[in-house]
Amino acid sequence: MARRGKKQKNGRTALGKLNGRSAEAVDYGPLADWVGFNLRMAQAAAFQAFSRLAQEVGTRPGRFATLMLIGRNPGISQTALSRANGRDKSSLTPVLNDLARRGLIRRTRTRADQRAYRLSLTPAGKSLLAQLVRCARSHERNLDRIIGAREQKGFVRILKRIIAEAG
Amino acid sequence: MARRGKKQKNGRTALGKLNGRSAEAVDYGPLADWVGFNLRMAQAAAFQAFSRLAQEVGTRPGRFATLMLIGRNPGISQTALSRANGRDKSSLTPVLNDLARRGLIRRTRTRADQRAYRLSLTPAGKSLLAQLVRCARSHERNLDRIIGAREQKGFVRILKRIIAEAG
DNA sequence: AGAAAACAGTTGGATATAAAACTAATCTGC
DNA sequence: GCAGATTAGTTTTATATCCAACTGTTTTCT
Repeated sequence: MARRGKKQKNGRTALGKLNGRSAEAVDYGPLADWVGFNLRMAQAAAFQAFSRLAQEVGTRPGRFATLMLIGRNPGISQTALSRANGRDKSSLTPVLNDLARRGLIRRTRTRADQRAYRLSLTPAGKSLLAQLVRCARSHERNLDRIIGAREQKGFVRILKRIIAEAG
Repeated sequence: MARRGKKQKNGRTALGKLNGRSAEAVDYGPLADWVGFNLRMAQAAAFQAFSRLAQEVGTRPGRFATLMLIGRNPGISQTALSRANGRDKSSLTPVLNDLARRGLIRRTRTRADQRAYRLSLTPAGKSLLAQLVRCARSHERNLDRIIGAREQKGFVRILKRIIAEAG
């Protein structure tokens, strides 16, 4: 996951050369300090770390959020779920098909609105969610350790501001 | 981008009900304060914001980092580039094919190592990169405004710790 | 030198995602 | 009450991404 040497003033790493460079001697230029790039890299790193933990249970971070949101909001519609999850509703169709096929969620039609599904977890889904919550707690402990208890709160607060204002 | 009401102690939003919920009244449960989830949502929000800016120029955030890294490190190999960019080398093949087809990068073979390409920007690539840097600067100014000048440095420092330690 | 290991890049199979076009149901305004 | 707009979900098309398997090249070890 792209570790780098200490950056110097101009963004060139200590060992950077024009060629014959090794993997550890890449010049990131202005990327080195840009929020967007570091956000992307950090998200990918955290995602991978969680994937490792969750793969014993057999799921990925995206699925986890989906299950959690359904579990917390039984009867939620696919569209509301997609908004809460920050992704397009069309992305959800195959995911929910798969979760339903595996017996983890239920999709019931309402007489009130014949268009919408009401989503809920089956007992199997609840049990998988519980396992994933345990994984996620361990993952969070690890992230909290990296961030540092003192800075953790402020860090999350900034993330939330970005979520609210950048979208 | 999934705005939410103020969360209460248990993670339930002020308006959350068992059904008839609106899009704005979703219970995020423990997700609400987990770093991983907020990191993913914030990254998606920043990504979308940059996409909007960059689409006039006709590129996406991933392409931008690729061009920047090639521009800063002429002669870099695909594998080194993929590591610097935090992606698998196989993801790069179609991207570089496309960039080459569009005349933005050059791939030259070396006699020293017949396996590796040496990547570099064409003049057109340099010019596109310059335009993208202008977009990115404006995007960064916006993010810095959201984060707040006082907290910006610490925020990026934490992201870098996550990149280094969570992968 | 020769065999085995490591490496650069590509390919193929899988998942995740978005955007736009589409179908069917519901709501709105008159 | 009906025409037009809106909404819920799916389908289609296009990217981006990973991983594992593969091809050809280079390096390493003996």
